Amino acid sequence: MPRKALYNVEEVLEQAIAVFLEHGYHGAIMEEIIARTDFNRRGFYLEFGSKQQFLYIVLAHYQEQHLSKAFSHLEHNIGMQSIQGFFSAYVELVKGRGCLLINIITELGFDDPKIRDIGRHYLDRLQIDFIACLEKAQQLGEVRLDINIESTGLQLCSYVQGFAVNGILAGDTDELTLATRAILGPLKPSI
Amino acid sequence: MPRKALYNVEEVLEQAIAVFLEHGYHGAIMEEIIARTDFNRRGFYLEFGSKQQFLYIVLAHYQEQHLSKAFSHLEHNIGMQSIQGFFSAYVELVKGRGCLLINIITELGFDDPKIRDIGRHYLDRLQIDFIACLEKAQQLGEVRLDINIESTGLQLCSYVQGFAVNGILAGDTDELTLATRAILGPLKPSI
DNA sequence: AGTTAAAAAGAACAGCTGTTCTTTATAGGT
DNA sequence: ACCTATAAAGAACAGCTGTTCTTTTTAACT
Repeated sequence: MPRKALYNVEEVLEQAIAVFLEHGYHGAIMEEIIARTDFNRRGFYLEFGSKQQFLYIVLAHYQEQHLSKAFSHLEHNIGMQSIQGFFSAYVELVKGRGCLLINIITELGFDDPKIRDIGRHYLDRLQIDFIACLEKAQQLGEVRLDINIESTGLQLCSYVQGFAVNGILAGDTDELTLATRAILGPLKPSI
Repeated sequence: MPRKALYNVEEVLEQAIAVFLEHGYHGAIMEEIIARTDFNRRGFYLEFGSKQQFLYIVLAHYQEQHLSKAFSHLEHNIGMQSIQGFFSAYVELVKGRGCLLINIITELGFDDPKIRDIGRHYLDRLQIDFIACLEKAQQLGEVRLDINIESTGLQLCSYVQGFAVNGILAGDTDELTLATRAILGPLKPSI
């Protein structure tokens, strides 16, 4: 009996990521979101409830579909190669765009405790994963023995944030790729 | 003849920094800005023109009055101590608040070329200053000779961005201070 | 003390934003 | 072929936001 929906939730969420990346949360207006997602207004509110709830769903989708592709390198831990894989995937993700999660944290983190929680979990996971990879890499002799694993994990974590900001400023040059080499190079053993 | 103004532009700008830090640019509404700055509406628009122009002025003030206090450590270059001075000043600035400049870049960087320019200049300056301090520190024997100055400068630059994000998430714990030690420690010579 | 130019207070306004409601079209079951 | 339940399209709306206008107050000069 019912008519079949024409919209595809996956595609809607993908488009929404682009809109929120360009204008932020408050800067993105429903008019543009609805137009660019090829959705219709009523369907939108039946499906998602409100702009704020929609943001949470888009953010979850961004973590599952985009960030997790970078994370999977780390979590499928084979040492230094995993860290390199993470950075090249992350650079590809944020190049000329920035990171949606970081942008939303800096815009709404103060006001929205839920966003703050998401941010904290994200950073914790990142640091834990880096540490595991560094331990493995050290066992494999891919990393100097005299570095402190915990400190280095924290450092790598900071780089990720630096890249998220630089992704917006740098356009799509190779700056970030060069920076990755500058960062990971010094970890290697002397010879 | 004229009545003397009661408001103090300095104080207005200070309060505005707080409001923009809490809610971002689009999230901050004129109603709250005017109420919390003890300003009056008409005076506000005569003095600043519009919300957007006001943002630029607040941002300039933030750079001159707050960020530059941290930068002055670097630019009054006496080696490693300057870098440490910078980080402790910066941590104090962003602890529990984040960095206004970084927040505005992530919120508006894509849409507003002027903000993007300000961001690029800021990062360039930061990197150049770090490099100068590292060179000096190396001359003074405060830093290992086998580190690459340019890479390390870039790394320190990334930490700063990491701190800006963490400042929002970490509340006002000592996390950032501990992280600074973890980062600067490994630069020291072995003995 | 009177005058006056500018400041303070806040009412008013136009346009925008998130949300809801109404109407029209259409795919699927009978 | 005819219902019918739901999707699509977009008009409508209430409340908010940035900005301007009007009125009232007040400090300084004559």
